[in-house]
Order: sequence, then C-alpha cells, then structure tokens
Amino acid sequence: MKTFKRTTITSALPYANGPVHIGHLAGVYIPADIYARYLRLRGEEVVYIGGSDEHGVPITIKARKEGLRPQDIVDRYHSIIKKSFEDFGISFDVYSRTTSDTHKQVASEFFRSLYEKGKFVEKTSEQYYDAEAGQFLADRYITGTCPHCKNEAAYGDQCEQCGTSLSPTELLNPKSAISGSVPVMRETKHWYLPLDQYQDFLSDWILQGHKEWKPNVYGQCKSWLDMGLQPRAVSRDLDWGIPVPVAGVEGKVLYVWFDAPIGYISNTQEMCAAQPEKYGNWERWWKDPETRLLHFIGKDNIVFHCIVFPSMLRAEGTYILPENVPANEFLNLEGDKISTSRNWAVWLHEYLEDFPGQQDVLRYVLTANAPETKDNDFTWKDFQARNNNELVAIYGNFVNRALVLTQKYFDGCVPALGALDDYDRQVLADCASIKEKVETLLDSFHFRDAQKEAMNLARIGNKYLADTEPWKVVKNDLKRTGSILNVSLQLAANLAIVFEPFLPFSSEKLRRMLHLNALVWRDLGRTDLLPEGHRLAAPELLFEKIEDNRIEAQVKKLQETKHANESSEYRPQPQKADVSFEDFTRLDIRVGTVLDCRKVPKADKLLEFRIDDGMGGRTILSGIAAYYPKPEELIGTQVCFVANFPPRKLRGIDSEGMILSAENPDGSLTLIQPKKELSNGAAIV
RNA sequence: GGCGGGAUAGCUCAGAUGGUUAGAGCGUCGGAUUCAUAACCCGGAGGUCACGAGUUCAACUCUCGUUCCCGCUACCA
Repeated sequence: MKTFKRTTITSALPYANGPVHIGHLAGVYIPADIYARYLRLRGEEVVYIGGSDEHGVPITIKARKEGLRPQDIVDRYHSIIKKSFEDFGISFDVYSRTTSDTHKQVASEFFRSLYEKGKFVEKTSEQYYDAEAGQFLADRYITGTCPHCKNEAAYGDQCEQCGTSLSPTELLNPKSAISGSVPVMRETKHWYLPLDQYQDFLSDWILQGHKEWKPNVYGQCKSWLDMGLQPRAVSRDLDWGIPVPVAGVEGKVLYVWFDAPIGYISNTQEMCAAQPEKYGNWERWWKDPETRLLHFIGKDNIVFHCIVFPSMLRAEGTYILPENVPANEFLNLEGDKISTSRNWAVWLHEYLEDFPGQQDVLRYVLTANAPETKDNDFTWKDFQARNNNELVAIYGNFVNRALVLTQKYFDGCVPALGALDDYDRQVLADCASIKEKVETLLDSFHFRDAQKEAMNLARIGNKYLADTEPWKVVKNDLKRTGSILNVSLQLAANLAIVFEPFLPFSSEKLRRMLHLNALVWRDLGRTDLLPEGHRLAAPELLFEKIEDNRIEAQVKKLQETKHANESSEYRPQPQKADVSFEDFTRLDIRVGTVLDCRKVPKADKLLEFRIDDGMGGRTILSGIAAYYPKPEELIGTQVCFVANFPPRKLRGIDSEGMILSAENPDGSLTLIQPKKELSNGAAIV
C-alpha cells in the first residue's frame, strides 16, 4: 500500500439554503471528523477542509420568495450551519464559503487555466429568455404545467408534485418566474467540460486502479462509465455566482457544480494564508503526490467527486486526485426519508435546544448506526436505548464506579499498583489490543465497528470490577484494593483516549475528572497514565439518563410535522387562467370501454389500453402503471379520454389520445371512471 | 426495461480472498451481585443467512434466474 506524508480531508460543502440535519452529520461530517481527529491524535499532518456552498439557482429562488437578496439567504444559513458544526465539535481547520473573495479569485483562475489550455468545448444552444427581465432563465426559473401530472406549478427542471425530472422545453405554458411573462427561445453560448474525453482515463484510474473503493462508490462509477460520459456545461446564464472570466462575456456565471468543489481548494488557500506558520503553502495540500486527498460525501455526490471533479483536476493538470472517496448511504428518520422541504428532519440547532450539552450522545448514536453500507434508520427509541444502555450503563457507569470507589477508599488519590496477577495483566494488555483493533478499523473507514471496539474497553472494565470485587476485598486487603483501582483508573484514562475521536466532549470531561492533560494516541495502551498519589477531581456523571418523556416529546414533534404535511398537501392547486367556451369545445372528450389493458414491455410507467370508443376502437398509452399493478382488472370498465389529440408514438406504439386521471395529494393518479355505464363514444360536454 | 447497491436472529446491524458448532449490541428469559445513574456481571432461548437452480469434496460467501427495497437512467399527451 502506498504511504503518504500528509492527508487532506474534505467533507461535502453543505448547500446554504437550509440548516444541517442528522443525515448530513451521520453520513459525512461525523465520519470525516472522527478520521481527522484520529490522524491528529496520531500526530500526522492533516487538514480538514469545510465550507458552505452558496451559489446556484435554488438560493436565488428562495431569496426571491422571501423578498431578500441571495446574499442575505446565504449569510443566514452560513452562520447557522457554521455554528451547528462548531457546537457539535466538527473540527474543521477552516470553514469558509464560496462567496468569499478568495474563492471568487481561485475559481476564476481555475476556469481561466482550463480555458486557456483549450480544455473546454464551446457550444451554442437555445434556451428560454425573459425579454421583459432581459435575462436567460435557469431551469428552476421557468414554471409551467407539468406534462405528466398537470401540476401548474412545475419547475423547468422538476415537477415537485409528481417528482419527475423535466427539461424546460417539456413544460406546457411556460412562464418566467421572474416577470411572469412568456419566455422566448434564444441562442446562448456556453462552455462544456468534455467528460467523454476523460472516459478512458477515468476507467483506468477507478475501475483498474481503485478496486478497493467501497462497493457502492465503485459500482456507481462503473455504472456511469458504462453508460458513456457526455460533455457537461460549466457555465449558466445567471447573475448569482462567479462571473465567467472571459473578456466580453456578461450575464454568465460558473455552474454551481463547477464552482463548489473548487471551494475545497480556495478554503485551503484561505486557511494557509491566515496561518502560514501552521499550515505552510497551500499547494502542499493539493499538488504534492505525497499528499493523500480524501473526500467524505453522501451517496448523492459520488458522481461529482469521482467523475467530474477528478476530470477537472486532471484537465488542469497540476493537482493530485482523490485517493479515496468514502461515501455513505442515507439515513432515514423514523422510517421515512429525511426531507428538508417537508421538514422531516432532526435539525442540529433544534437538537441542541432540546438536549443541551449532549452533542456526544448524538455523535455516538449516529456513528453506532451510521449508514456505511446501506440506508439506515434513526429512531428516537434507539437513540434513547443507546444512551441509556451503552453510554450511561457501560461507559459512564464504569468510570463512575472506578472514581467513586477511589474516592471512598483512597480519598480521591490514585492508589499504588502492587503485585499484578494474571487477570490484571490481561486487562492491561486488552488496552493495547484495543488500540490495534481500532486503528485497523479506522484506517479502513469502519467507524461504527471502531467505536464498538472502544465501547468494549468499558465493558472489559465493568467485568473487571465485577470479577475482582474491590468492595469486598477492601474489608481485609487495602493494598490489593488499591491495585485493582489503579488498574481500573488506568483503564478509564485509556477510555478517554480511545473515545477522543468519537466523543471529544466526553473525553475532555473525563480528563478533567482524572486531572489529566491532553493525551495522544500513542499513549493508548499505557498503564502508567495516572501516577501513584495523583489527585483526582470529584466524580461527576459522564452521561445522563434520558427519560421517556423527553423521547415522547420528540416523537410527538415529528408526528405533528407529519400531520401538518398531510393537511397541507390537501391544498388544491390554484385555478388556471380563464379560457373561452370555444376553446373548451375544441377538446373532444369521450367515454370508452377498456377492451384490453396491459403493461408496455420495457417501460415502467406505461399501460397500453385498447379502447372501444364506438368508432372502431383505438389504442391509448397512459403513464399510470405504478398505480394499477393489475391492469387486467380494468378490462370491461369505462374510462374517459381526450379523443382529438394527434397520435403520438411512445415506445414504438401509436397512442391515439389521452386517458384522464385525477391526481391525489400524494401525487398518485386515479382513473376518472363513469359510475353508470354509458355508450361507448359518448361525448363529455 | 437497463445499470449499480442491498435483502443475515424480535429490532438495528457486522460477516477480506468459499472450509470446523453463522456473529455483535439491544430486546427477551433465567441466574448472580450491590461499589455504581435499579446500572453492572454470568448463562439460556432465538437464524432452512429473501427464493429457486447450478458450480464445488465444501457456499451466507462464486454463477444464473426470480421476488422485494434504495439510487441513477429510459419511458410518462
């Protein structure tokens, strides 16, 4: 295995249009933080880079909605996010933002560099343009009717009602979200990064060179590479972002996915500029082949960090590439997908209001149940159980027992270590073996197992006390009692070290109780951390039990969110603009009987209907297969359809019309079916 | 439909390159104990490793097929 001199750790830049929640923490920031702390404890050269991602269209939309400037939005969330990370002890060496001056300069230079080397392809395409506002419209800035579910408030990139992704040209009745005017198509020029040119290089580098990457990461990369890569636009027509640094170009900015990962580099530069004596020249962290670059991300970011960003770095030519990209899966909350827009989340700043000073509890639980190999579920009941049964009952309890006994029998001073028996030696040796186990696991990014091993050391301590029974021995052998407690206290000191990367706040508290200064990883396994006669502080509880009522309150809070969501989803869509009666009469809507209905092969959503329309019959395709798993049961029933659409080919079949369905609050579709049997071909008027 | 990931004890999850009785924590049942936040400690029960074939002396582990979940992708007048 290749050895490195230093490590650059990055964790995905959180998008500054909302606060951060437990999913972010569990999947990205805690693992990265554990790793960074671990390397620092080992005395290795390491930096941990973070920052907010503040450009992009969603932020401009949110700003518009609230009547604020985009800068106001990112200022707000940047400070909330930054504070949450500080509160949870995420130990960034720098936490900056992509609206910083440094970043503007670095990102521009990066673009310029590729531009001058001829690494981009220029392409002209037609895009929607708002003549009234005098600007091109980002996909998100175009609203219109979703062609699938007819939701009137669909966006140009996606319909939030039915969840389908769209392209702006698919929208019916497109409207500019800025001025409300009808946009027109207009030519615009953009720069593209020709990913297809990096196909061979990437295949070789990842598929051949990095078979050790996690299966989910490797698999996803393979999937993309097998599909074949396409050029990707690196600029957009927008006024929020880094201006494209090309003479004569106006109204264009770097596309956010291009600008964001460069943020890792600019934040590193900012950090080095602020503390050159500590961090040195920034290029050591990004250009020295002896530096190991690691990206901690969630699974949604795999493509960017394994395909796109490496292509950018490669195109630039002077940068190192990531050595590994330990991407995690997603964390669910009480059985449902975490969702910012649906407020289905545990927000970090809210957690600390309800559980002040208990950030380590969340850190512990999220690591114990981290989505390392597949999506996992966070439940408050599990949270409570892990706290009460593990942190309190195993770790806290052992420490408390050792300290209280020492207080009681030796007035809070570390007693002498007498002659050791085999059991004592075994227990002390366990500290050393735990060290090795934890190292092996952390080195391979197995954080949950590593933490489990740390907890095992506390279990060993409890068992040691139960077996040696110092409270009995003290009655006739004070010296032996002292030895037992000495061993127990050394064990407690070791716990403070081994838990340091995982539970930094608790380790600090424990060190305070033991009157110990900061320790380093190398000390782990030592049995002389506390000298004889060393005075301990008065014992406190390391963790507190969490009672049922506090958990019930959290569950109730979530239930209320759920109810609020359900009732709000029932809000009918706003009424459409008036149409004339003549317009309506041009539509020919009819009733027909389903003669046959079957799934279209190789199409997930399509059902093929054969309809008796009283006029010789016709075939219509409809995208409702998901809601009618047994299409044959529709045979013999009647449906309504638009009869006078021109035929359209779908999946090689001519569809002669459109079958009418109504949309339910959850986005599912239900056929409109007459209650009373009607003549086939009957017109709906 | 294509591609990728997953399916292991009641629950949440581990199980490199195939090899003796498949693991952990929690929960449950029983025992022991009282220094400790009724905590700790010991023991038991509990799994046809999604399903069906195949390769092999041997498969949870490899191959093929099927079912279900997650993601990307195609399709959605």
